[in-house]
Amino acid sequence: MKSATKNSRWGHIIHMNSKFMRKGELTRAAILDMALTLASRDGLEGLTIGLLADRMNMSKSGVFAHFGSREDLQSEVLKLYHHHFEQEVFYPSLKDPRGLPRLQSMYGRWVKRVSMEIDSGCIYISGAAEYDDRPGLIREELAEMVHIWQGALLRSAMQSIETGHLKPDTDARQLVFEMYGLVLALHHDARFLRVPGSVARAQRGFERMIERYRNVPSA
Amino acid sequence: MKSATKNSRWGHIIHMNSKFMRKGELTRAAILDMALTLASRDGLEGLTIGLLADRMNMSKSGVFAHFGSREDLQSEVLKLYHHHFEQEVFYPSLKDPRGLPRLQSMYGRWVKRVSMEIDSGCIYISGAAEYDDRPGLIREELAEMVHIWQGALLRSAMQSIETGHLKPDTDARQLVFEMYGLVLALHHDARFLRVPGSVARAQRGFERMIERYRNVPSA
DNA sequence: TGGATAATAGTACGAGCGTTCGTTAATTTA
DNA sequence: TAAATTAACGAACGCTCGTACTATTATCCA
Repeated sequence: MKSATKNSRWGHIIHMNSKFMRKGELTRAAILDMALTLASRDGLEGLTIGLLADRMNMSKSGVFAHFGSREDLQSEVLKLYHHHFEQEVFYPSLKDPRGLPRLQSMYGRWVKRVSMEIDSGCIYISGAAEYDDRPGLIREELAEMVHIWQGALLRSAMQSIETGHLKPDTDARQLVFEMYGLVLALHHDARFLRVPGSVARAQRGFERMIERYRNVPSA
Repeated sequence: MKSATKNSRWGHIIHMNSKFMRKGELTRAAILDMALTLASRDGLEGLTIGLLADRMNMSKSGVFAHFGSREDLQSEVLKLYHHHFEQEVFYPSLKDPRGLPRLQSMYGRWVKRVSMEIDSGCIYISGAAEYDDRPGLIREELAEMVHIWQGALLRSAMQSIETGHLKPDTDARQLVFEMYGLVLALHHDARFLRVPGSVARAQRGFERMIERYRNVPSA
């Protein structure tokens, strides 16, 4: 069983077949997996090589040798997260019909992922808070990924207008803004305040919002 | 001119009259002010005594002596922020009439404050991301403050229903959830992505949301 | 299987962290 | 003004961080 996936944006190729991987590559992949877990909990900035080495039962230098620097490690973790996000949220939604169904599918999978991340956190969201005043490579890469995702949402929203599912005068950017806000509120209430039922609130909010933008053909 | 304000929740009294303050208290207040500035930019967790001392042109130990520990310092900064927030957002809104006008006033002042904080950040929001997986005193205090603020919003929303400004079947908690989402989206887009016009989006989103909940008396 | 190469461990360094302590300088009080 | 109290400093502690080296294994390929 061979699985090779190409990350189109960054051109990385993620192989996951141990038979054709040298030991180093395998270890590196395992380290990145653990690093993603840790970064999801403590944030990219809270990710330390020492703790990572501990969790991997390796020496600090052994872990470090796989990456040129800590920033490189953070960058790789970010790309891995992006990859997962694309695989679990974006690509599956492309199977749904253009327009509102696809937009709803994207939102649904997004909420599902964020709500499953209640105990681990969404790096797009926690990263936005961490890097809003911290210039550098990571901030730029993160901002680009969020931009890509918002662009995908925007495209789907505009298609929903074209297909006539939403009112012709709908402000698609405004819709995406409000959509993003609902997920941020979900992340906030569920993860920080630990309020139960936040997922239902996010879903209900989306339905109400769409109801406002929906095209109701005059009878 | 004497100004003494009592912070009812934590029982602290903040005096700001240098004539009746001993030098130490004055320095301490100045340190806290600077600490609030730094924490607004780098987060409460990013606040270090070394940098703070630098900015104050003081020694680390000189700064440290005013607080028993770093956690104490963070706690005091948090209380100071809460105080400012109450003074600038909550209390002035109490002058507006109960119901929707007051709710709108609260939202307006909140947005205004967050948008003015674009270069410095809202500690309630950045703190939520920092402490969602970091147990301890600061997390508890922060969560309580956010809870208080959401409670105030909720009360005002319920009053808006009682006064007949909003539909009787309005889910006030849902309304507060969506409101909070709009401000989170504002914070995200304006501060992290640096998208211009985010304030207008947040205001427009609120108006559209209220429109949905507004009570339209049947003619 | 042997030699080249890759992977990991070990050690050390300099910087920054919060914190403690003893001392001096400044301020308040009597 | 003298004594008592407070404020601030400077040095050092133990710790953790990322990173740079060297040495020792383990793995791969001819």
